[in-house]
Amino acid sequence: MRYPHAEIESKWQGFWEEKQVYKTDFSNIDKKLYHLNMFIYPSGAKLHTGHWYHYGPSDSWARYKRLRGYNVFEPMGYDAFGLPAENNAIKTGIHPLENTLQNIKDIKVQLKKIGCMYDWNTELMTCVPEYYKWNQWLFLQLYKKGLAYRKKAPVNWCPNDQTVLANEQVHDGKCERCGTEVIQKNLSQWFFKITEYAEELLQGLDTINWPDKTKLMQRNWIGKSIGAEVDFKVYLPLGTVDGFNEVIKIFTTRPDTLFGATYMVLAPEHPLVDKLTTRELKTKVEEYKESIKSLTEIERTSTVKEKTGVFTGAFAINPVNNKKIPIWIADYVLLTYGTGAIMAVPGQDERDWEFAEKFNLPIIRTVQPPDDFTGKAYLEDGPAINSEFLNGLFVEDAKKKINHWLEDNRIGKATVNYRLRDWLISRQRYWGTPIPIIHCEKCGEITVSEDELPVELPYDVDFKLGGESPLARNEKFINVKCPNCNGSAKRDPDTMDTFVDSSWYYFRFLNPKFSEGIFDKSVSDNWVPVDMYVGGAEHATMHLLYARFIHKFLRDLGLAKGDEPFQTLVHQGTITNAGAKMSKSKGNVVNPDLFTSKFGSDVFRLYLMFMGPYDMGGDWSDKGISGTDRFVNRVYDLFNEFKDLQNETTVKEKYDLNSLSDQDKFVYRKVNQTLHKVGEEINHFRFNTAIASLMELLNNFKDISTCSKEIQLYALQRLAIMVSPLAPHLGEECWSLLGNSTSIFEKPFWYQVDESALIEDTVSIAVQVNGKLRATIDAPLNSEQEAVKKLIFNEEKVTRHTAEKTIVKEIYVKNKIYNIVVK
RNA sequence: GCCGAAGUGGCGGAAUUGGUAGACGCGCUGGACUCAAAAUCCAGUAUGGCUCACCCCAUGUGCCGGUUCGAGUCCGGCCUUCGGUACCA
Repeated sequence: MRYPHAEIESKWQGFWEEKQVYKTDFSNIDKKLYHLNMFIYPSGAKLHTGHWYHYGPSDSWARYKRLRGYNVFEPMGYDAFGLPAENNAIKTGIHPLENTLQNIKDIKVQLKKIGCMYDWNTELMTCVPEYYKWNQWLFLQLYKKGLAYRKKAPVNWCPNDQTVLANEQVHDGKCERCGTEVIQKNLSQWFFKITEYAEELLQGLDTINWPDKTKLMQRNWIGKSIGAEVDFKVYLPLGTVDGFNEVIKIFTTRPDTLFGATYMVLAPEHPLVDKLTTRELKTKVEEYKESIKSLTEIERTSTVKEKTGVFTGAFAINPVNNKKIPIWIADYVLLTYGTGAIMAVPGQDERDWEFAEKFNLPIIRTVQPPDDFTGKAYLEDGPAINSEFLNGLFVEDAKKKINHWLEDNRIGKATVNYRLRDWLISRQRYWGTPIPIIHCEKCGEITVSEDELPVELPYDVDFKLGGESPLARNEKFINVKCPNCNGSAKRDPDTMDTFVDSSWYYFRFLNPKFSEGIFDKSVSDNWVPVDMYVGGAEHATMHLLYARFIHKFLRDLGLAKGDEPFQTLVHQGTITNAGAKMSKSKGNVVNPDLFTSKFGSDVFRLYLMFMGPYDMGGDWSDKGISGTDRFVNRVYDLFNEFKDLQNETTVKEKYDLNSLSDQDKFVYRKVNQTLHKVGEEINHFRFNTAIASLMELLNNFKDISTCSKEIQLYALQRLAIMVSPLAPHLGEECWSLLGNSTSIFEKPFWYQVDESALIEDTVSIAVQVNGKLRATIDAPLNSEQEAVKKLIFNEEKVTRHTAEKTIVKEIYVKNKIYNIVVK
């Protein structure tokens, strides 16, 4: 009989919903397990195969944990603000709110079809005032602590989206979302001071169970480097105006090479450049700065590009030897890193060497390279040379000594620098959380008071592109009385990056209707951190870093207990189609409905899991789905064959192997071996091998009709339970076919493995001659070498290769291998 | 360039601490059932050689070399693909 998937799925989904099987009891915290999936962005493209691949297997893991006695909380919600809804509005005229709500409605229907254990009582969306009010509250807390601030900064501007993009959102100089070439623009922007937590964000990585790859990416992103800051005085020729006492501060990781600094380089945008440049070179410098401006960030920072730069005419004094060194500007020095100025030490830096060679600047080695060294700049360790009081010291010691010297002479100090930059949260867009700030000409920046929150996003706006942002153009919204002086003032026209929404949503899930605070601390104290977090690796340096930062901030406010939000992290792999990531714009989205309508949800879920390792993903192909379809049908047929078996016989928890017939023993062993294996595999997200071992077990049930009824029942009960996390509807149906009136997930349990049944009586031992397999023999378990030896030298296959040769050595590994070495 | 991951049959992929390479599935071939087809079931399926009949022999986990009784697994040197990053001083 064909497995009637549509009927069975709606039956069990209806049952789970009606009985509220997946409603979480938050008061039961003994074996609490917060299982979170990155929530979904409700786009018009609806659910595609990639979403299924993320949510289906992840739910199977959670179901397994539930069967093992955990009180699992698995929520789902919508990351509902963001650019695409607004872009869609610009294109179609449909309001982002209407559009988003409709998408959510559609997506929810699709989500339910997967058959996950989502607790729909805690569903949330970020685009409603009840949620985004707390973004604003969070903003105010950050503001109070000086961790939210505004500054003018060159930002990435997408001319198409008319919005600012974070560095992380620019790929290959193009807008991550629409692919338009990004240009630079100077705007007043809001930032969150994530850099304040740089060190802790780095240290905390050692305490969490995340993929090494992801931790490494965060480490690199934070980019800690230890070095020193050194002040270089600007050289004042005779006759220069007195009072010009500028100092150029540089950052270096190699203070030990200070004696080799033969010139300086400032970033072209460095504020001192205009002051320093001599009259004769003004035009040249201006020309250079202009030429840089037209370059995109990518062209400018390309490593293959030849070095460019110009001399400013000014000189600085190297503080260690009072030598006069020229000051240049060059685009390979970035204003945004360190101090925007470097001392150039061509002897020990490849970039400086290249630059020095091109512009004929002097090169002094300050570390002695080995005799056979043939390269240019020498970056390795060695004794210092040409460095007076540092001479002879190796790099580490030289660094220590020069740092002391710098501090003693008040010229500089040891310091630590991070690559991490502050989090730019402003978006000149409509569809997001309004920033709760009022700008008054008299009083300046005024915060909206907490009891005035939320600052509601107005519905009626002109969200057409161009010029000012939609909120800035909305008179009703933007014009407001100053809370301080009651004069006319304006609201901040920006909205927040949606990563703000997702930086704390896991707290909110625990009680999304809570109105007395950002979240219900009485629940979150027991349920945060998230025990298992599953989501895409593309968030490694954005969402996952921001969320850690905000968690630490909330902890400092006394709202969270631990230091980290996500204890264990797993990335599902990416499913590509024809080698490319699935996206609506590429038109290569695979619609799961095609398969679920034909095969059913469980078959599709099984197939996605069976394709390969979960964290690897892979290129989509529907070849092979018939394999899991056959499996499901065979299982279903088997249970129909033994329908109501529970009414015919009773079964024990455990059987003595010696009391069983050969066939019973065989099945009993295979069942227990599989039970052991399947649990282990699911626990480690290895669904493909879990399913393979279930298929193997099913193959071993070929002659199950010759088993005793007891063992038949023993086997089928366990099969139903093992199937249920992976194919939940099928599992429930099989369980009920046996004659059960309860649901597996309503009264979850897992069978104990009979350890004594894991071991076989006989083992097959590989016999090798000189490492080559010549025969395999069966021997009783744990046979001694002498006994095995007798067996193998009776084998013609073996003696053929040992005859007329000298046996040099024999190696026996119990139950595994017998290797004879001959000459 | 740097950092990271991965290269195994026609295909997706298995393989504890080094110990029988190719589990499981797809596909394919042959057979059973059928008037026929689909579905299902049974058997076979790494490559080459021998009379593929049965044994058997040789080769084989990206390439070259090494360690070892024994290497997909460990070591050294490459090649290719995919991710991350882009002069970070």
